[in-house]
Amino acid sequence: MKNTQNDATDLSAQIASKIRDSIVEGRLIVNERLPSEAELSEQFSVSRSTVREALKRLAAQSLIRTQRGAFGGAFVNKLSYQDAYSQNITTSTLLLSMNDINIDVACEARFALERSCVPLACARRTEEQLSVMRRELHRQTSPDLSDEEWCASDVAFHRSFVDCAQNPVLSYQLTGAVEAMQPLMNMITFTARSRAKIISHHAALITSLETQDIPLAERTLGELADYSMQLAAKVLAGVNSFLSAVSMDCSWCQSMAPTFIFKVVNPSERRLET
Amino acid sequence: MKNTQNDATDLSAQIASKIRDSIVEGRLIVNERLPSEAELSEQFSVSRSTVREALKRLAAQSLIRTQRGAFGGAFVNKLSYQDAYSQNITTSTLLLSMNDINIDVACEARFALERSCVPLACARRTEEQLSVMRRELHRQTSPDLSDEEWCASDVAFHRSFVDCAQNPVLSYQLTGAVEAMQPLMNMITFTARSRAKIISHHAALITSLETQDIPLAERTLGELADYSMQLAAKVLAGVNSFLSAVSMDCSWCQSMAPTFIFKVVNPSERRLET
DNA sequence: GAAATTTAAATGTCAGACTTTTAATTGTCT
DNA sequence: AGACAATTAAAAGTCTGACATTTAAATTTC
Repeated sequence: MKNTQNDATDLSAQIASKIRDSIVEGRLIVNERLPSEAELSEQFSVSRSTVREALKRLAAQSLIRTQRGAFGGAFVNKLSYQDAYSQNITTSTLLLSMNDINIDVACEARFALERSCVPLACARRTEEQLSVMRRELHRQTSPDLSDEEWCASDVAFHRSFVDCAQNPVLSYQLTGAVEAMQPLMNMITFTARSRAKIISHHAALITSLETQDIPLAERTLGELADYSMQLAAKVLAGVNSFLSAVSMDCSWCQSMAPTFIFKVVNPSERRLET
Repeated sequence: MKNTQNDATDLSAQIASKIRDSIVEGRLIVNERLPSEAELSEQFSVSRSTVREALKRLAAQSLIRTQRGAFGGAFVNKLSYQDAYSQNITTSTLLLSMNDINIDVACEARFALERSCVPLACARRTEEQLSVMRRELHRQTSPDLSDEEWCASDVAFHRSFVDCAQNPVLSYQLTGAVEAMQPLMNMITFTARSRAKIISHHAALITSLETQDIPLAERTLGELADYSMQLAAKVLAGVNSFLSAVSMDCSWCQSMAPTFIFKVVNPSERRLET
């Protein structure tokens, strides 16, 4: 478990890798202060800029935090659940959006994972969490909810379901799966009819928690998965017929299709926001 | 979903955040080239060093890759499963080791997650995967396996089990959970007797896959979880009595205990490897 | 036409200066 | 003595400009 990065990379990556190993393997412990940038640049015999680039790499992974001023410096950061969540979500989202994952595979994974907390959730759900879920369910019945709002509520509902298991590690692992799914769900649940159907499943899910009915919960999740895949198949069929109808000599369109077909924007808008 | 980082942070973090948003939201697509460092420093009105620090942050998250030379530059990176795996593992491992997670919570989460792939694994397991699992099981019976080797084999076994579900998204999400557990398992499964017991559960798991016996698989995973927790409780009891016996005025020892009690090294060894 | 050379555009690295922040220290007043 | 203000020093943050290295395209040479 040494030297995560090989040589042949640039110095800042090598240095970052060494320090990272020191943290992961416990030679540097939480809240311990690293040597100052000047000292590190001496230790590693590189310039201060190179050290700084290495430290920025670590900061990007929330492995260290920095503090300015006297008695400041770089400190080993205690990775919070919040940091871990957002890293997990970013990674999962990009993994799904960049690897043109089959939507069925994604749905299958999502509901399989959610299924894993059914027994715990049924056993431990609190009244508070149930009321969160009821509130989201009620929001979802509002017909003037935008697609984005509807999906955000869907995510909140499922996160709350996961949280019912009262296991933070489980919640952490599932957060990525649930959140990363949002853009996909966004694509497939945009008709009133599909919303209504999903809402009825959500209601059943709440009931199963209330009555601690494990089989009902598992069955409902399975139905939700199946229905999601049906919707996806229907949408994809529409997309494919659209794609075969339009000219496909635009390489950008090709690379975006079919996953992001609904996100296509005017190419002139594709620039960095400064 | 804008401006992941607020102001009040340094420029390189702000710039990294803007570019990251552009990638996540699809304004920059895979393999697209970013402007050169010089151009970016003009666009954002900062120096080249600041831009470079921002780019290093993104590189640390595998969001971009850089290439030297003419027609080189920074390119939006297609996040591979491999990259996503290792990021997930690093994050999960640190989360567990830094937040003195209750070991029961961790075990519970791990086996709940593995349980989620039981139906799929039973339905789809291939002969190839079964033979991997049998091979690892056989390795585990060798009494001269070191603790590290034994745990590595344990991880390989469980990863293979997860892979039986033939769902890459599921495998990705579970990788973190299984791998991050390794140090914990390392702490608790070091006697011959506990190894033997775990081996028998592993054998049952293989049988359940061979015969596609879902209830047996679920039951076995539950027993494995229970047994892990029993072992952990026994070990922790020993650790606690040890801790109460030694002087606790060393803040470093306190911060390491009890999770890393087996990792305690001579303080003189706690330095960066240069 | 193929091989060798040149060239230009990038990133990678370095050195040094200056700015800003921050906490400890020191000094002053009541 | 204690509270408040000014000083100071250490450290990260930023900028500038230079040079090294890499790389692919363009050019030259044979």
